[in-house]
Amino acid sequence: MPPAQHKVTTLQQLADLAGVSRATASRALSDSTLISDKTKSKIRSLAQQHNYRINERARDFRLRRSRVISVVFMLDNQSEQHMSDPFFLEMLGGIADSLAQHDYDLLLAHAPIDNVEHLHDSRVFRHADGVIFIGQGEQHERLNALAAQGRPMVIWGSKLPDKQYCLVGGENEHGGYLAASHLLKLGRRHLAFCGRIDIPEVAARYRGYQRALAEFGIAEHADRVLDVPFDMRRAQAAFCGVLERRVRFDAAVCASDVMALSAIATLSEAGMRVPEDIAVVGYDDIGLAAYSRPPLTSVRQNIRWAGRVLVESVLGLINGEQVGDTSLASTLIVRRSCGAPPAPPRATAS
Amino acid sequence: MPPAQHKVTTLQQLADLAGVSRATASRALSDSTLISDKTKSKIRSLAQQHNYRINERARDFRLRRSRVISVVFMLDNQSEQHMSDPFFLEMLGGIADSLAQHDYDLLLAHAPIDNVEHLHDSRVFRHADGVIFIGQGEQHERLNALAAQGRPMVIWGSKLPDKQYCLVGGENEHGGYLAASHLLKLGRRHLAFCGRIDIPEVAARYRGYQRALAEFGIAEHADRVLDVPFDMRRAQAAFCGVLERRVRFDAAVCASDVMALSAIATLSEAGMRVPEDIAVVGYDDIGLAAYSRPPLTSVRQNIRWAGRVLVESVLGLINGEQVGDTSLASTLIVRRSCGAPPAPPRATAS
DNA sequence: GTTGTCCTTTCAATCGATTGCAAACTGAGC
DNA sequence: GCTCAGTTTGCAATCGATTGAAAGGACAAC
Repeated sequence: MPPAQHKVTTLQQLADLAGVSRATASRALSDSTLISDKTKSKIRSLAQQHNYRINERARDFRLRRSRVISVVFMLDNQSEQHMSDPFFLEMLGGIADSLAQHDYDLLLAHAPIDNVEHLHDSRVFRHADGVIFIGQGEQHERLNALAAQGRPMVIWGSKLPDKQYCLVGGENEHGGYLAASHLLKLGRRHLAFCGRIDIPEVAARYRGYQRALAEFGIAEHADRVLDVPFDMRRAQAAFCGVLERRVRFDAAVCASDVMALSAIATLSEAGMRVPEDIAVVGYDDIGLAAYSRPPLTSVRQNIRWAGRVLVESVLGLINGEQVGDTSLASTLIVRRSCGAPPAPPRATAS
Repeated sequence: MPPAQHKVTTLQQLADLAGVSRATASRALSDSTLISDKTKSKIRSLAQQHNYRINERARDFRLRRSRVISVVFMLDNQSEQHMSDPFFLEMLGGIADSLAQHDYDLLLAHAPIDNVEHLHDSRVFRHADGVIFIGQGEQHERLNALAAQGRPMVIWGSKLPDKQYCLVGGENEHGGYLAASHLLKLGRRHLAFCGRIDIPEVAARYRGYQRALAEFGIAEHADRVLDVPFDMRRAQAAFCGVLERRVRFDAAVCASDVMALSAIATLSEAGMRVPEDIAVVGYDDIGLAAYSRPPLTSVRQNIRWAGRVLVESVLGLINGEQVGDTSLASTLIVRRSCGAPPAPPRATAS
């Protein structure tokens, strides 16, 4: 029966209870070799009995660390509602899980950021041991400058020349290629691309798209490149514009599923049939993609794994390790929105 | 020209620079009345010049607080991918914004939680000054027990008898009523309800649904109540089952948009026309609702405002204030999925 | 010159841990 | 009994701030 004394909350109290000094108690709990097994087990069991838990904040303070990683979503400062993309939530979930496994906390920053260098002495950096950026936005140089200051940071994005920071990213070029060549193989010849090419990841997808076109000997049309940020309304507006201008196209590669779903809605609203008249391919394979009408063909990236890699990379940097870049595979998930044959009914939960 | 000495990082260094004691510097920066204006401004400008920033972790440690709020998503431990619902991201965004405004950090916990009482001495509570729970799950009693321990905590959910905790929630009963009565007004007579009634929020929506049916003098069919968690696949399976069993219905009220979108997909896959044969209403009005085919009618709650209220409530509790419950309005957004007349084209960004 | 008052400033303890170094203990060997 | 080496343990400084109590300084009145 544990004595029901006043609650043991500090190391000093535990030490007093064991009749040793604070130093000994500290060492016993951290399994130092300096402490004899007898003392160690005595202190350990006492700690257990009294349900003592170390004050991690105090320890972190002493050790001059925070065990917090900031996650910054590089939102476009033009499109506000960007953050509602399920892709982000999936990514955040993966990161949060991994961090929890390593006993780290997560600090979320998602306000639009016009200049990442300003983050340098903001809470994002001050309160965290490291930072994960989701997306490069259009701030490649500034990210370089930040990284040059030696802060542990990892970026989810696409490889750029002169990159100084640690990068984790999908095979965007390959993904774009997969999407376009799939449409081309199905016989489509007038492809459109929808996405903001200023964003490095999108640019890479676009390069893959171009490569596929070239392989099929098809010339590009500037008309058919829609400069649209990750935003449903903008995508809608862009497709409305294209239709109004009577640009001819029979397929579209979109830089995200949310964009693609918006496109499908807009096109069918305008009387086009998807995929018969216009086939659409998205990117990310969000959960809803399978449940759209028609179900959306999409390029899948393993986002949860991406989250894990991001976390492990930034923790590696914190520990002073040399951390290289990582590239994650992209695969095409074929569904009907691109004119593929209907899939068999999905297995349902038993 | 500021002297480019070694960087000023501690209060002691700043104090030395100003030729005063650490105590004076501390008081000057926190605008204590004990300090003369002359000294105050001297120290202030020196701090500015040398770009001194207080170590907030140290201060928080001294003041025995963390300036962190935990956000716990009460995921169903049965359905795993629950977290991908855009509703959560919207909520999280609102909370994160509000917390940032108050200079608080956010700690995210989203692993499925089988027993919230176990959180009591987990990092969720130990590392945070307060906790926000999103949803009650089926753990009303345990939440009561936790709240009884005096931890500052606020729950997003629905009012239950014997509730001991501080609650913020939508008008779920009213929302359910709005959804059902709208369908009834459009002439539908065979309504179905889709959602897990064990979840308090869903139960309230169901009560509103029942009230609407009663007002129209329509009897309920147990057949037409689908017990489905917030999960796309389960929703699909449930609707498949209903169709197989040839249950007759011409409209469905779903407990979330994600569920509704899954339902629409499943129904049209099975050859039903939406909304002609079966009208569907969702809940939450997520961004994609407007871009589904047909666009989804839904009950909207102001999630971002909800986030703000949650934050302000929990901060109030932390400050020892008496904080009451809050109820947020629900409004029906009518789109074509329920058989309403087609909406005029949405305004597009200029 | 002394005293008293009021306004400033400093002293030093404190929050709860970690850790280098010194001190104490243990036991073997002589 | 003494020395010495090898283990264990304790002392005290430290991380970077806040704050109650005490000290210091300026000035007026006697």
